[in-house]
Order: sequence, then structure tokens, then C-alpha cells
Amino acid sequence: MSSDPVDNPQAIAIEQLERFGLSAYAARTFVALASLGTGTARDVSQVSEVPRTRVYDAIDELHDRGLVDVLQSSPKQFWATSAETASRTFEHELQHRTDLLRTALSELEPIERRVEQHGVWTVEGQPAVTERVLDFFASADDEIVYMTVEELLTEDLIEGLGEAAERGVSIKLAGVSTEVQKRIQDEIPGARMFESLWVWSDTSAGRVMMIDGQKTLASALVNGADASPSDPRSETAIWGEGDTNSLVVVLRAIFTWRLDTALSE
Amino acid sequence: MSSDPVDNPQAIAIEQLERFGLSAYAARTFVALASLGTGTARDVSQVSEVPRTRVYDAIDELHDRGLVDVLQSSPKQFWATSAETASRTFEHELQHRTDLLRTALSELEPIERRVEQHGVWTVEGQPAVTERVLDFFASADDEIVYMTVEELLTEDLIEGLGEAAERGVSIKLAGVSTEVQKRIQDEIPGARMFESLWVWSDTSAGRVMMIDGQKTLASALVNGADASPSDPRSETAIWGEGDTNSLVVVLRAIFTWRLDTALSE
DNA sequence: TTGAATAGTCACCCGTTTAATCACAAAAAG
DNA sequence: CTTTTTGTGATTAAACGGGTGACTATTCAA
Repeated sequence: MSSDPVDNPQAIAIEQLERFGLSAYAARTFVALASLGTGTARDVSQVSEVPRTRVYDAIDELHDRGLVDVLQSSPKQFWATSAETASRTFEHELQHRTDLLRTALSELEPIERRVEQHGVWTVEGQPAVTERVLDFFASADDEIVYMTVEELLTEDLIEGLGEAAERGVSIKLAGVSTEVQKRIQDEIPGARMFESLWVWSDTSAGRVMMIDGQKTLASALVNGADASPSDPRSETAIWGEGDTNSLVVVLRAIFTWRLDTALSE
Repeated sequence: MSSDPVDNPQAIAIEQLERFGLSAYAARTFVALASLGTGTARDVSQVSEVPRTRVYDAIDELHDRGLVDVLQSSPKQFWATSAETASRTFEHELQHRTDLLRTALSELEPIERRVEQHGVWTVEGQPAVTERVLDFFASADDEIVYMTVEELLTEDLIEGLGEAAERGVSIKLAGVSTEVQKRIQDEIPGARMFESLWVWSDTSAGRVMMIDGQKTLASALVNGADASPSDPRSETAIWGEGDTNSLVVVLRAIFTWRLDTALSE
């Protein structure tokens, strides 16, 4: 269990370094050097199992990236930057590159994005679904109806709801425990609570929402109760937009009926 | 000039997406979809020049990453997330992964990192050199002597100097214009200025520094005056540590002599 | 209903990349 | 001066990914 190879820091570090664009040799070399502090090609080769003759190329790669300093002697010595410095280096580089991407993508984004009115779109993965929900919150003019299992009501979503509320959007929320209801009432005084449509907790249900009566989204948690809760790739959602959209029509009918009875008390 | 293929947003976006781990097809597919908003495999294939039959694989990849939603119809329709949402998705993922890396690396970092006392280490690239300088600033107990060309005196370095000053480290700074000297005096009241050792501006000199009389670093800007100033990979530095380190001995001698005459006025 | 066109899936080929091995020259160590 | 260690370059082998085409399913129009 605890010796699961994917769980030791070495494997994690190597995996991430590779995914950040380092070669396998460079990644393993850096991890070896990071645990050694300083060392020669021979030292590195022994702990990293990188062929000694290839350590030099790996070091070149790392040196160019600013992750390793080199002492010109014989044998050459290599010095790894600290965990903190190395991580900061990546952070800076990646931040810079996402900025590049953001600028480039916005430049070629179409002016108006019409969305198919008669179909139902699918989204995969909890982070992606959350992003979509946030987009919807941000686009709301009038009303947000949001029903969710509590584990999916994350901080950023509450924030998104709060911002909408400040714009004057009326918030109707269901599915959360009484304790959390209190917290919501504190942060978003305008929010109204209503009861879930069905017994919520033991199903695989995820969330259901409606924006201004014409955008809807429904999601389900696809892995059973035994699945690891840390796996975020377990939510699948569908959404639709437009007055006559089938999903919208169905959910609007349900919500209208339900809200009339639930909120009129 | 302006039609330089590496400068158009498409190419930039594709390049970044690929470096973030997408396949070439997926990257080109996403960029095509981002400009279309919505489209079928055929549409995508036409603008992206990805073989139509492979658009589906690419979409799978993008769908799994939460960058594209899919409408199940015939023909299938694909919907790209907005530039902002897509960038945020990457930002989140990369932030998460640098955190993983940071944790993993710190776990395997050696307790004490002794540094070779008799050698001179080399660092490549302006960002890497800056990182090293910041590390040194952070480790200073007593005194920082720092001489730099003005273009290399970036915000984060001034910050690092400020933090050191607040710890009670005495700061001695040279090479900056009188305007910037004023600004420094405002932000770091304790800092003292002295004149450069030589005519600084038209050489390829970069920076020279000494920490507590026993850590030193010197750098040069390696590309000539005609090189593009935006290229950050043009600085090479050497550094050394320890009382008897050759680089330290030399620079300490110079600085001691110079500071005695320059600061005593 | 039927046939042409379009959409979608799958399997295969081939080139590039990169890991891995080897051969050899230069430099240290004994 | 010999032997070991170190560093560089070339070479081989395998994996990955781009590119193409065959084949089935679906749609649309006669």
C-alpha cells in the first residue's frame, strides 16, 4: 500500500517534470540530483539509473532551463536548485505561457458565438463541469436555480453565486445541509433555499441548474460509492440552451412546478 | 514582417497547447474550433488541415481535458470553451501540478546542502541568474553588495533587497542611474549607493555581487548590442561560495578596496 | 425504397523522436 | 607508464504520433 510506486515523491516528481516538457533522462537526473544536492555524473547515474554517458545531455537540458548549475572541473560537478527555486521557475514559465495562450486565443475568438438551440451538449470531468457552471452563473441576468450535492458546492461556485447576486440576480438553491444553508445566507443574503426534488444523498446525482429559464445543466457522478473520492474525472454533465431546447423545456417544467410549491410557504 | 508565421495568434496558440501536453492534432483542432465557436468534424478539418478522420480522436482528447463539449447528433457538433475558460483550465491544472512537484521535491531534498568551496559554478539564462541572486539575497545575514546594469534591476530584485534590508542587512548598490537611485532610497531607506568600478553601460557586463563577504556572483550579457533585447537567454553567470573560494577572494578584494574609497566620502 | 454522399470507426504504415548501447579519446589516478 | 575514470560522439532500437485508406453506418434525395 504505502510502497505503491506511484505514491513516492520520486515518482511524482519525475512524472511532473516529464509532463512539464523534460525528457525522461532529464527528469530522473534532476530528481536524483535534488536528493543528492550536489554530485558527479557517476553519482547521478547510480541513484537515477540513467546511463552515465547520457547524464551529460540531461544536465545540458537542465542547465539550459536554469535548474542545474555546473562546476567545470574533472569530474564535472552538478548542483540542483532547491525544491522551492525549481518550482518557482516552473511557475513563472508556465504563468508566462498561459498568458501567451490566453492572448492568442482571444485574438482569434469569433465575435458572436451562437449555440445550437436544439441539442444537448456533454461535458466530461468535474473541473470542466465546474467551469461550465461558472460560465453560466456569470451570464445570468435574472435568476439562478441551482441544486447540488454538497461536495460539489465548492468555494469558487459560492463566489460565482455571490457575484451574480450582487448584479441583482435572484438565487434559488437546493440540496445543501442546514449548516451550509446558514453560511450561504450570510454570504449571499438574497439567496432563497428550497428542498431537493428527491432523495439526493445516496444517488449518483450531481447537480441540476437553470439560468434565466433558458439555460440548463444536469450532471451525474459516474463512479459508484466505492470509487476513490479524490478522482475528479467522475462527473458527466449535459447542458442545453434556448427557449425550445428539449432539456431546457423539461427542467423548466420541473423547476417551475417545484419552485411554486416549495417557495410559496 | 507582420506576416511572420511564428507571430500570428494561431501559431502561438498551437505551440503553447502542444507544449502543455496536447497532441498536434488536438492543438490544431482546438484552435480551429476556437475561431469557429462551433463546428463539425468537416468544418474543423477544413480550417485546421487535420485529416477529417482524425478530428474525432483529437476531440476525444480535448473533451477529456474539458476544453470541448460534444453534441451527440449526426453529424456530431463540437463546441470550444471560451479563450478565458480554456486558459483558466490550464492555469488551474498547471498550478495544481507545480504544487505536486513542489511537495514531492521538498520531501526528497537533503537536509544540509554543502556546496563545493573551491569551484566556480555556472548558471545559464537571465531568469535562472535572477533566481540565484534572489536566493543569495534571501540568505544574507549581514551585507549585500550589488552592482548591476539597470535593465537587470527588476521589480522582484528590489523586493528581495527590501526584505533583506528589513532583516537588518546593510545594502550597498551601484550601477543605477540617479533617478532610480532616488526610487531605491524611497523603498529601501537603509541602502547606500556607490559608483561603478568601470564604465558600465557599453560593455557586456551584467551584474556583480557579494553576500556577507563569502558568496559572490558575476554575470555577463553574452549577446552583442545588436541582439534582440527581449531574448532572456543571453545572460551567463558564475558564482562561488566560501571563505577561500577563488572568485570570492578576488571580488572581495576589489569590493573592499572600492567600497573603502567610494563610501567614505 | 434505394442509391449516392456524408459521417464515423478502425487498423495500418512510416517517419521522427528518444531511450539505450557502444566505441573511442582525453584526463586522472596509482 | 599503465589503468581507471571521465567525457563526447556515433549508432541502434523501440515507442510514439502523424498521416492515409479501408470499411461500416448514417443521412439525404431521388
